[in-house]
Amino acid sequence: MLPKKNRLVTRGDFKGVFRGGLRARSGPFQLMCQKNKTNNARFGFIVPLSVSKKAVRRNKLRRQMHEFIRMMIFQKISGYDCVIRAYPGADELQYDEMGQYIMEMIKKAGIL
RNA sequence: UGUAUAUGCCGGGUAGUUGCCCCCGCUAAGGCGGGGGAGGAAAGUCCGGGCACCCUCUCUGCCAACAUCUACAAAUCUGUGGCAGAGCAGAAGAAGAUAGUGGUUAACGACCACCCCCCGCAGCCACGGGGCGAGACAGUACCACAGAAACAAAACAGCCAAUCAUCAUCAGCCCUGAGUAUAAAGCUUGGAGCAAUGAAAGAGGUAAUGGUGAAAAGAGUGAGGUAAAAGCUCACAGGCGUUAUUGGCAACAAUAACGUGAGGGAAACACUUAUCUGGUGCAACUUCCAAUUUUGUCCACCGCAAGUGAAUACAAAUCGGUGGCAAAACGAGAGGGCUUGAUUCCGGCAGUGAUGUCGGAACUAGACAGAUAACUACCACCCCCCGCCUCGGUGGGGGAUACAGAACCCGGCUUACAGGCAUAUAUAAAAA
RNA sequence: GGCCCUAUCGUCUAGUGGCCUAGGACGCAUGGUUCUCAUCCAUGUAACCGGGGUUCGAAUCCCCGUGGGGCCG
Repeated sequence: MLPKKNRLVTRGDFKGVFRGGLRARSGPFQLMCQKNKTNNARFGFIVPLSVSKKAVRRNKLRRQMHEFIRMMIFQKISGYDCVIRAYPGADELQYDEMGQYIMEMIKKAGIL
């Protein structure tokens, strides 16, 4: 998991990112980004009920996304608020496949 | 030993790397060190309780204003109102719930023990399974189709000639008209009545019989009885009710006596009886407070302007506006509620049991876009394939490891669940 | 977290315990009409969410699940 200061917390934080405009999509994921005024990068993850009806699967997918961001690219990004949303089909992917899709989105968005 | 069912229990382990949440200690801070970190169902939300607030009522205390009475006045008392606290307090209801008995419990529709009924099963032994298991001689409705008829008695078909009414026969009895004959009797013929025989189902009797149907006035068998019949009567067997005795805390069971002849369903009803229930739910409730709104005998500035002044101008009050301050409302966000509790474990005692009680020990998640994880290796267990040998061991490779994630907390119920352990029962094979 | 509602052919729906072997509309299929298509006509197709129970009998009544939908501060 990411430290608490690197997470998006309130409803207002998420609404701000939705209006940010910078978006990219790859496979069953969508990335939305907005610049913030700090040096921190903050991340939020959305796994709607339509991905899986089981709470265990949704929580696991969210944790895996947290883990991938933390391990791979967390140190390289700064000054952005990002939200990653999952769509149906995401719960059937392996950890490596999920990582490839997320990397692709980040390259498309060009925030590295 | 295998398989099946039921019940109870367990629900992978170790190590490494990188991380997350909470608590404690140290530090100026960054951070460092230590400790803890999902379940048997955390799920469904089908029930029950704790706890919190609200409504009503009762009691206690305090408060001030008004009213009334008394009094010179004050105090006190009463009523109304407000605040605080307490309360095994919750009338009523065409509202809701429960329903065999006894017990357990904080409480329950849960649990335990027993009773009764149904099924497995030929069976009121036993065993296993199931049961919303009070009342259908208070009321309102319902019982399709078929059938004579579906619950109230009747109608219909059928049966019956004992009775009444009718018809026929008549060589019996009796009365009588006419004819003939006569002393009378007699003979011939007609009529009414009685009896007998027969016909006929109009009145009447009968409900046992009636291709149906889930169910047919619901008491079976045998005998008597009758015109034909029927619990109409009797014997035996059985049902139901009341009473008594015995056993049991009780439901109830057994026996005896007396009585009795009743269709079904209340998981049909805003039906009855008995008992119980105030409402809402931690998104309860509460504290802080950004922005916003409203208010102000408050402060500052601006506008209008009585007025002042020769004049540029100055200018009180009122009213309007802006800002500040204060108060209230609202509710983005933050804090509390939030984990020591009908708690967990061990042991003793009581009880058939659910459970209770006594003693000792322990502290065991508190998140809030929501921590408890990700990856790797090895081991354990199960399955498959290949190789080796001492034939049940060993080596290698591959696969599988469930259901599922706390959100105020407990007690149940229900549903999901790879694999494993224990016990009981049934069954199959082998051995003795 | 808490509290509610609902489920019938492919779709929208009707359905007082028995006339339900579940009706209607739109679809879909086949045939007819037309030179052809559409329209129209005829015939067919296809459903009571699952499991127990009550009852002689259940889509309907009762219980337990499953799926779908809604509300709150």
